[in-house]
Amino acid sequence: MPHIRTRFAPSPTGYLHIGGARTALFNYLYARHCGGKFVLRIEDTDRKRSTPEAIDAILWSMEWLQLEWDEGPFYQTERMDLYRERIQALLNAGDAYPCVCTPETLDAKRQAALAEKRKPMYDGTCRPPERAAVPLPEGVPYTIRFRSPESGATVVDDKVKGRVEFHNTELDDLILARSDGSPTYNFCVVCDDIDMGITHIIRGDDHLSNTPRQMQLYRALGSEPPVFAHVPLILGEDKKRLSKRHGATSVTAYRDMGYYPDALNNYLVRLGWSHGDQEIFDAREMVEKFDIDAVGKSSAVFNPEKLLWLNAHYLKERPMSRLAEDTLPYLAAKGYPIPEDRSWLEKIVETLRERAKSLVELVDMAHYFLADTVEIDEKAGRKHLVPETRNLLQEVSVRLRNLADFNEDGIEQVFGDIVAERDIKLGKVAQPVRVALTGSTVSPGIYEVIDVLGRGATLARLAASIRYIDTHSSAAK
RNA sequence: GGUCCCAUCGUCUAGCGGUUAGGACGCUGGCCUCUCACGCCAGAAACACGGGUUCGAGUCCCGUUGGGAUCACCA
Repeated sequence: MPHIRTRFAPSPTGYLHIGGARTALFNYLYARHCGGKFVLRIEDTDRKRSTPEAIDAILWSMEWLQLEWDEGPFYQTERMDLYRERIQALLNAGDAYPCVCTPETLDAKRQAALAEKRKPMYDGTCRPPERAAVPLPEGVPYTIRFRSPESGATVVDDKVKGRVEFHNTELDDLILARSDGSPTYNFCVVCDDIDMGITHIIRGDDHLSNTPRQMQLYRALGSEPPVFAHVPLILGEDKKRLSKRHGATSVTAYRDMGYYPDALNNYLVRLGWSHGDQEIFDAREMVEKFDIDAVGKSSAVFNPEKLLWLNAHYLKERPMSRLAEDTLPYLAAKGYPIPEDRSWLEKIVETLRERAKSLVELVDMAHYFLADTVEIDEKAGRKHLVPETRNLLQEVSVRLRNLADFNEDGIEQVFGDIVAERDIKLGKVAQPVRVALTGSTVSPGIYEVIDVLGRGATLARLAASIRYIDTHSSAAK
């Protein structure tokens, strides 16, 4: 295949959302898979809605997802000369003409059509009878319209949808340039895609209906249309197009919630695309195996739970030292001091990684390691920190104080001895200790917890739990 | 409403005329076990409906129904 070129062309009117990210991913993967180029273009012709913040967010998100572009970012606002030149060419050839209809009359006609249940279309008031250049009006505002074929059909040979035929009578003369002279989206895209040599356009299928017009534009501009691949949209749980009201949809939100870019990419690539029964794809495998042929035709519902599962998977796969480092920003976000002893952090993280599905969850679970004191969960305290366990906690405390080798093996020995001597189940002693040390009935293995906490903190908390028993039992009387 | 697209477990999907319709998430049960989680094992769960074509349709065709997209001087 000769020099494949794909592109991602977001409009910076908001953050990069899940759907956009998948489109970008598909374009990126396809380019890489084919050994082609991936270009990034910012479609900012709508100056009113485009913001620098949105541009930053999009670029940041692309980088975070490691969707490296080879060329760009190009900005349409910097390419006005190109559009002007092309419009002039179309005007000269008679493929475009000025239209002096006002927005008001157009709107009135549209309303009337809708009221009569007719399809609202431009009625061709200003369209010249012949395909020939006409003089531009003076003294009145005008738009430039494309003179589209009035008969026949335009067929899109789509790589995912197959052959889709549109009757040209369904297509009216679209506006190429607004009355202020600025070019419109459908026109800019085509100019840019021609100019940038884009060979494959992979985008959401909400653009499918734009495609025949764009193809006509290609031809009027003297170019052959590229290959189109319209991928189905991602839907929310209510089967409606995914949007903000479905909850977290921006890439940055997932970063904030402690997700890995690998997990998000993996989830997204499997939405609408598959490779047999395979679920897990690392970055290299995605590039190797991705192909448009295997992209499905039907839309997919976004399922946060599967994404979470995938994230847990990547969390577990992560090398320990990297994982510990990954938690740093989340620790900071929660206001925890960054532990100076990195190996201690690693020990904490190691006990929690199997239990957490996201970095945020992991950091939350680490609270009893990171805070100076624990808060005893009321229900847990009532059940396990009672006079009957006071003696047991005391015993554990004494033995841990005297333990020569304070490590997991030694700690296990202590518990083993107590259990054997008293002939009780391990749970009888482990649970009260767990509540004393973590404030909760749920935690990693008790030996690990003690080991990570260290002798000092363990003894302090055990002592505190005994005071807790004393105050609570006397208060109960 | 017009045009276009789509249709396998709740969800993501495999299937490309002959399968006990497979996998994954989630769910349920069990095992493991100091709690939780991980892990392991097991289970419930789908071809939207109706016509054709064919010896034989989840697979091909048509219709119905349902869902979605789109109809701007937005992108």
